Amino acid sequence: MARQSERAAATREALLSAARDVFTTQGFNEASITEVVARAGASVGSLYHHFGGKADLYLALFEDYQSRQEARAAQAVVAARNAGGTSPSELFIAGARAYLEGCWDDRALARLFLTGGGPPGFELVARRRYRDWTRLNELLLARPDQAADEPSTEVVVMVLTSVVAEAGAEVAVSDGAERAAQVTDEVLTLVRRIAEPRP
Amino acid sequence: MARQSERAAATREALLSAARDVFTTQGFNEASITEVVARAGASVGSLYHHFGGKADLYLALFEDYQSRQEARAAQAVVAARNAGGTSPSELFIAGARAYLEGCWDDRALARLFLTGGGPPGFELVARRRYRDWTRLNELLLARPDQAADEPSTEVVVMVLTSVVAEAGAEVAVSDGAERAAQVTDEVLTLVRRIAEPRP
DNA sequence: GTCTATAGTAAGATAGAC
DNA sequence: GTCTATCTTACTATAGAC
Repeated sequence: MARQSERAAATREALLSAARDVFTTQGFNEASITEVVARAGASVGSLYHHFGGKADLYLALFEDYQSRQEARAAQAVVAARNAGGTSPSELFIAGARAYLEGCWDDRALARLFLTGGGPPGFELVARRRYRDWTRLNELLLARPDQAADEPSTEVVVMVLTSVVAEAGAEVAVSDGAERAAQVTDEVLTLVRRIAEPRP
Repeated sequence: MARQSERAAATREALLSAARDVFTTQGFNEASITEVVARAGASVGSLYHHFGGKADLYLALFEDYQSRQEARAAQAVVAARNAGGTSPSELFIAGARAYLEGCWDDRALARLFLTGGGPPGFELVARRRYRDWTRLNELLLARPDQAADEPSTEVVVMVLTSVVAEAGAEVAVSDGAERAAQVTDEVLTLVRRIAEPRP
């Protein structure tokens, strides 16, 4: 029985991997499941057995990518804290750096999802994730001692989150690792400037 | 003959207007041209006569929106200059404010285009526009007297452009005009903080 | 320029054998 | 679990009358 489930897992993986290739090169709408199963060396029936269909296959890819990024970032924040990091902006930047490195490593998928154009309803899913992320950042960056003439924490967090998100998009389309690293470093410098109120 | 071309222009307008409604509520892929012509009180034949087809209709909408936004922003920059504005960041912010106000006024279309998912190849068109905009901002914000430890102008401009773009998306989904104005004001405060190097 | 009717096509999904 | 063959549907795009 282990044989059978091994085989099934292999098919599943092959389908996911093929889907990654096809979706990232063609985009969701232009891709066809026929091409996916061809590249996976599998069949339409298999695809519908393992995933519900084209849209669910795409979502599975998205979930994988998201958990990878979340894990990376969370781990980096914990590491920074253990290393003695205390200031909110410091921890935020550690997480952001991990995220941006993830964008580079996973650039094909990052480009796919950051580019827009998934199945109907995907926009909502992505939006929800983005909201969660922003909320998390709000907790991380909470500033009780806020001056009256400063912009609201809410908007600061919104801007910071979007800067990092956009930087991720830029990193994901970079020509090479050096350029990606440069963008990462400089963006994080600006992030610090935004996050830390002027003295 | 004026009669005929008037009538034709009216059809064209009706089609564009209907397309705006349908595309903004359903998205490009989900929308069907049948619904567009129905709402326009026109026919498929007419649509194909005036525009090449579904994709070109969408592009026409995009071009309209873009020129409106460009005109607004350019005009605001000129006005600021005439009013005695000199510093680059000041001019940039004037343009950005006009852009953000445009995002609110035209929020349905703004949402459509900022959300992603047009016809095949649209991504490239949008990307090109975005690049042009970034270049324009580079000219506007050129800083010859740049300190060595500052982030490169290129990345500063990239971040500023993306912050304004993202703010546009946020404004376009705002609940009301007050919220939109709040986001605009606070984002521009942060933009100033990013654009003006620390003393 | 505008319309109706129709063609063409592509693709996602299902049924049922193995 | 995996496969092949088929179905069905929905839509864009065209042809040709008015």
